[in-house]
Amino acid sequence: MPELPEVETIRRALEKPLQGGTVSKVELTLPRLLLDAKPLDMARSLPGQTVRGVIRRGKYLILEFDRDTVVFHLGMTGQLTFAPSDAIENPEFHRTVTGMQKPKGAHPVDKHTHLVLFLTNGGKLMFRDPRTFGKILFISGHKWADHPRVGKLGPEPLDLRIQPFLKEKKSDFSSRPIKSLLLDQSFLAGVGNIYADEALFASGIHPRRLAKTLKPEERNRLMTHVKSVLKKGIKYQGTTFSDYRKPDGSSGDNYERLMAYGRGGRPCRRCGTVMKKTVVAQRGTVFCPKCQPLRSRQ
DNA sequence: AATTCGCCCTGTCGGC
DNA sequence: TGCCGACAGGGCGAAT
Repeated sequence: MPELPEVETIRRALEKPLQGGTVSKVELTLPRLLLDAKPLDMARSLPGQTVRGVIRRGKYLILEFDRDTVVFHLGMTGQLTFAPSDAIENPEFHRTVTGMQKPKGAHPVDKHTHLVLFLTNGGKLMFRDPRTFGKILFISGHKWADHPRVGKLGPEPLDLRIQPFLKEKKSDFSSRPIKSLLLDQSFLAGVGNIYADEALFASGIHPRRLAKTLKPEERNRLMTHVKSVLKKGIKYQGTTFSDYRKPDGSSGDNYERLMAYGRGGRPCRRCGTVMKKTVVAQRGTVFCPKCQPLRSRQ
């Protein structure tokens, strides 16, 4: 699922092709994905407006136009792809699997393609989402930070100064499992199921540990590793195991580098113990019972 | 007030 | 081979 590293990878890839591009036409074929605006408002307002900023906040991708803003949340299976004007349609575009080469051409507009922004230079930005958990916000003006969905997000993990953060959020370390806290977007913006498991593994902390029982040193270690696993995800351009794609259709390279997520039943890459899969906070959760004991050993 | 649960949705996979 | 249930899960609103 697209988390901070995936959305940041998409943002970086879209910045060059979209910046300065002007919308000529809007096609929204699944209107229920659009929140807080009428499809006609967006379709009428956007044409003629030029992209002025491509921004990420948590898992949200934000396009600032001259007068309005379009915000995407990719949900579980959302894809944002860009087809330049000279792209030739490739029917195999979506059949690529992890590890395969970048698909050539552009993806066809299929039944899962819900929004196409046509640009005057012939380029196309397409939003595709098989499971339709994604969301599109159309906001008049640039005050997207005030939107209720964006406004309640916690801080950006990569901008964090950890000590002040831990002091400010001390009361958030309550009786809930630490994994549940990491997934809470109002605590910290952008961590999802993959990187929560990765950060907990890197920290040697059991996902079911109650947040308030973490010692100061463990809290510090965990936040440090949250940042490092996110940076690693960005470095390798995101984790593809099913739907996530970069805007050119190619896969991210981080999946094979994961230490925990997707490794249930397989040997721990650190100690060889069989990794356990369980459910925490209603999410599939993988951890190493030896490297991440529920109670400290001494 | 804090926390958990149920729901939305559809492609894929394992079992029979 | 084909059918079917289970599963994947982000985030919101309802229930506890």
